[in-house]
Parts: sequence; C-alpha cells; structure tokens
Amino acid sequence: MTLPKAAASNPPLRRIYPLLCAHFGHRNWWPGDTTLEIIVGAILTQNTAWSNVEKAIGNLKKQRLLSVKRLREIPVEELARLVRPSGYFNQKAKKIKNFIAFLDTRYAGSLAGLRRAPLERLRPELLRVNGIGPETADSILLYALDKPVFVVDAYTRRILVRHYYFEPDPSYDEIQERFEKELETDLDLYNDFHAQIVATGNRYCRSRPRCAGCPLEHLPHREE
DNA sequence: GACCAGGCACATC
DNA sequence: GATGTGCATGGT
Repeated sequence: MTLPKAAASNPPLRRIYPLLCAHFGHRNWWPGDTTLEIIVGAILTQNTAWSNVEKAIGNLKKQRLLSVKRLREIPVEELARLVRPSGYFNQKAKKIKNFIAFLDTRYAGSLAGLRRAPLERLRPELLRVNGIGPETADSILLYALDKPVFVVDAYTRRILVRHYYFEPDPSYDEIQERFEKELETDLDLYNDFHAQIVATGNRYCRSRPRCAGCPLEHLPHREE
C-alpha cells in the first residue's frame, strides 16, 4: 500500500480523536432515546440528512409506533406514509419490517434478547437482513446494542482519504479494520470517535468542504 | 433548478 | 470483482 509522502507526517489515527473532541466536546451519541428508536433511526438515515429523519421519527412517535408490537402490526403502506419525509420511504418501510421479522424469528421479538447475543453472532445475522448493510448493522451494534464495533460512514471515508490516511475508494472493511487495530477496544471511544467524525463532516467536510476552522485543517490534505 | 445528504440491493459485464 | 442504477425527500 503506497501513500503520498504527505501521509508520513500524519499523526497516527488515534491522535485524531483528541483533536476533534477538543473542538466539539464529548458528543454523547446517538440522537435517540431507546434501543428501538436508535435502530429505526439507523435505517432511516441511510443516505439521508438527519433533519429529514427527525421528521419521520417525529411522525412515528406521534403515533406511538416506536414499539416492536406496533411496528409489527402496522401495514407497510401506512408505515411508508409516516416515514415519507426521510426519503426512499417505500424501501425504508420494508427495511423496518424486515428488521422486525428478523427480531421475531431469531429473538422471539425481544430486544433484550437481541442485546444479550454476542457480537460475533449478531453482526452476520444483521447483515443477512435485507436492507441492513455494514454501516447500518454497525450503527445498530454500537449505538443500540453497546457492542464494540467501529462505525464507518461516508464522512469517515471522505475525511480519511482527504488527509491521506487511505488511497481513494477504500473498502468499508479496510477502514474498519484499521480503526479497530489502532484503537483500544473501548465502547465509549468507538461511540464518541464516530460521533466526532460526523460532527466534523456536518460542519466542515461535506462534499464541498469548508476547511476554515476545522480541527484537522493543519493536517496535510488533498486538494478538492 | 441543481446539488447534496450518516446506504443498500440488484443487474450487468 | 468492478461498475451502474433505482430508490425520494427536504435543505442550501
């Protein structure tokens, strides 16, 4: 693996965290109150701005739908209507239903049972649910179920590539493996580090970056 | 009006 | 295995 010379002067990955944390403060993530709300939010936020997800979650809360029982009973068309503001609403309604069906089949509909299962078993199971890919699975595992997996998202990829930690188009697994290898296995660190990355992405490193003031501004970075 | 946002599945080569 | 496409709303 060859990286440009600029990468040589980069601090190790784990040193990025304190830089971000000093800037944004401890984030105390995920934005959601219950296990189920976090799981639903993880599905609804796929390729979607969080502000839109909030509207959809608000609709679900208003209808008291954030329970396994109510989500099991509601017709998928009705669910789609309620999550409409989050975009891809037909697909996302199905995905939520798919998760509930998985929970019913494998864990007798019990979130507590799900939470008790070991990570090594849970991750492959979640990835087999249609509509749950690596990021959604890992968000559920880390933020809803307190399992120590590092979540990789578009911001993670964009920021690390821009600062020469990876060549363009790194794979999900490649990025995740590197974080998990170079960091202590620590739930709170995984939780807050990813939250810091999202804060950085939202504020400074969207597809059209605004680097001025970014806590990583002084690191070597690719142009454009 | 164009572009973008905390993906994923599926078709095709 | 790599690449392309559909899915869709709401903010800038």
